[in-house]
Amino acid sequence: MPELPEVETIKLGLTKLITGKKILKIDVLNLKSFPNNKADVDNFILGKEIINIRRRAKLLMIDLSSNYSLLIHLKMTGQLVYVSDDTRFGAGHPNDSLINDLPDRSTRVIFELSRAKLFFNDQRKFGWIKVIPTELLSDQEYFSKHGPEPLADISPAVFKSNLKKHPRSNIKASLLDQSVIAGIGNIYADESLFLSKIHPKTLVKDLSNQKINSLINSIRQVLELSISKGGSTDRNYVNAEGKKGSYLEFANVFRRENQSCPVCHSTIIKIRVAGRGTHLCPNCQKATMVE
DNA sequence: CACTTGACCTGTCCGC
DNA sequence: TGCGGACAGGTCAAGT
Repeated sequence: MPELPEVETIKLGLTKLITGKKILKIDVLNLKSFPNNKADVDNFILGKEIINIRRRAKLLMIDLSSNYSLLIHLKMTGQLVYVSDDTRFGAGHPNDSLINDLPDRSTRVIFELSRAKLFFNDQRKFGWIKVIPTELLSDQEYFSKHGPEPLADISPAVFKSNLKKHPRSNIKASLLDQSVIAGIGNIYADESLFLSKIHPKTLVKDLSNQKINSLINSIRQVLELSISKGGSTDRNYVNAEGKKGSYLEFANVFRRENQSCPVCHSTIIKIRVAGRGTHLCPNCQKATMVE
């Protein structure tokens, strides 16, 4: 599930909610979700203060006062939901919601903070939380295989040269390749390609410089809009307060097969590209590019 | 080598 | 209603 805008939204929420708090206790309900040894947890996590929360690509980092960090990947269905003792309501309360029902059957790890809990929920169990020394989580170390951040100033030149390393790959697969550009997943790949009028199966070598420049702008536009809407909720995603994101109301093609294209009113189709469900307007995004 | 497919899991939806 | 199969936002290893 979570792509860059969703992870960024969670980061912003957690920063506000848990910075300065101490981790008092950890309940691991599914070992695969928290594959760490007891000594590391006892020595570097328990009793330590949360001093900073960061995001790189789709990964989240919670830095602690011990100079260790929790590195988190939410994969498809991961959630990090904060519930303060003060925000729980009685059954039937008008603000009664998801947060009242936690833990539930998808809860994998529970972090106990002072007067609050942080729930790591993950229906499909693909996600994980690892204990890592903070100094290893620099771009040089841990993220050497990741491409540039789309919203950082340096991205266009690096993005272009990374793209050209896989000239015979189709552009959709390249956008999903985290070593080319970081943080894009299926939703934002489809939406960016639509805005730039590029067919997802177009080979990278067949893209003009002009199209690549346009694509960079589209990626930024789409990601910024989504962050401003709190991300996309297709099924599972919620932010740190258990609330859904509304970006999909503004999406042009994603999950809109059989609806009409907002630009030309042709019928939007869904095909399979790079093994993934892919949405496009067959009229705006021609299979054969004519520059 | 470069690129594509299957596996990891659970849940839901659709067609018979 | 029941049941099998396809599919779901990510990422690797294995396969072609």
